[in-house]
Amino acid sequence: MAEDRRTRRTRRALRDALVALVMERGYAALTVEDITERADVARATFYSHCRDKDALFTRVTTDLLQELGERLQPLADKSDTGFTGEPLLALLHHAEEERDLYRVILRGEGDGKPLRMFTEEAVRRISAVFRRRAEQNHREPRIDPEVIARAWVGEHFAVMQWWLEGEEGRMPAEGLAELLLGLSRHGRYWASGFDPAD
Amino acid sequence: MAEDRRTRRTRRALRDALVALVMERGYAALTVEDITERADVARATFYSHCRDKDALFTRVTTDLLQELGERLQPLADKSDTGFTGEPLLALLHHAEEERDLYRVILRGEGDGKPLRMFTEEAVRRISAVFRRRAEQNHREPRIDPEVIARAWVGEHFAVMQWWLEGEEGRMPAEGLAELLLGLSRHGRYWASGFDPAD
DNA sequence: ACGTTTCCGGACAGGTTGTCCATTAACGTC
DNA sequence: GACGTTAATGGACAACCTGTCCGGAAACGT
Repeated sequence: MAEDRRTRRTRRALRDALVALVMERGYAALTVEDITERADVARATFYSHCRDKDALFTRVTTDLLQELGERLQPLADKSDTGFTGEPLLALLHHAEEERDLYRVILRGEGDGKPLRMFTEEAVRRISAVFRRRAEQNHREPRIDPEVIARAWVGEHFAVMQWWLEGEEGRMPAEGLAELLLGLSRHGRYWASGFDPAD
Repeated sequence: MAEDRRTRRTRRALRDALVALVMERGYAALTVEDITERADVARATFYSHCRDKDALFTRVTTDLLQELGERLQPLADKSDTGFTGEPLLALLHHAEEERDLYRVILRGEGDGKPLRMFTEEAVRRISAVFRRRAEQNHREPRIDPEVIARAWVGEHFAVMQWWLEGEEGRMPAEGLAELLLGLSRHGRYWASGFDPAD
């Protein structure tokens, strides 16, 4: 009684149509009719599923975020490394699988809410990691963990976006993970190959 | 003959109205009439200045970007530090003065184009710095300068956004510049106060 | 004071939104 | 396999927003 096959089908179709069309024409240019047409669904049906375009995008994003969360859960449980190493790799693999959707979100399409949802969730997780670690080591953070987390997320999302917008398969997820880890650990002067002195 | 006072006045009014209204209700919710009403301008007048809402926002952003460029120019000429130190501080001060507009842009409001314009311009400047420095030092960058630049911009914009969204005057621009410099130079493990070992 | 440019306000067609409803088709269940 | 329930359909609706046009009024620079 909870899951009607028809419901799943149209939800799926709407999701796919949305992603495909945003990739083609950009979110702002889309009409509800464009979406329903591509999805082969009546316009009235759309409104029985979502209040509007934004609501659809939000729902799609929520689903994606939850799926990601389910993958991260077991990793977070068994390790204390937070978001480096395995969890980071899991994120990158997920992004690889849902490439277009991640692209669309990272571009800030929609009213920006999808990206904000992703960002806030990431900041929550990452700042928790930095906080927990500081406690374990009994050291005072030089900088507020939330700020560090926002820096982390900003940097990682920017690089991920560059990665996803580039040629597919140009760089394996493992390579990118290493790159990001190096950046995080040693800073950007290290990355560029010259001295922190100046 | 190039500058009619009326033109300047309405352009200004439209700009202010746009920024104020986006802060209040968000870009997507705005009508052209909302803007003209707030600006005390006839709707027809709006269209004699801009094609549409997006065009107005784009123009406002372009102006801001140019103003910033003019401030950065003399600094870039006299120093070789690229975007750290004085230029970074100039950016932060500019953001402080045009606080709401920067906020609106960094949030990714509009169709995301304003933020993209800002980002791309920043990436151009920063990657040039990293490239130039690598040449001077005759060292091979460990990571592609463009990627480093994107990381730089992602991190800095994220932290700037946090800064601008927070209580005004909570942290002086100088303090933020130091924070960002530390993050750039030493990485985030340094910032959080524990060992790069893991 | 004069010719020019901008602003005004009102009107226009065209497109989009969100809602409604009666009808048809697909579904899960027994 | 038949039955009651639930979802999808197509069409119609008012409300709104968009972008464009115009003649007349007002402000501008010289």
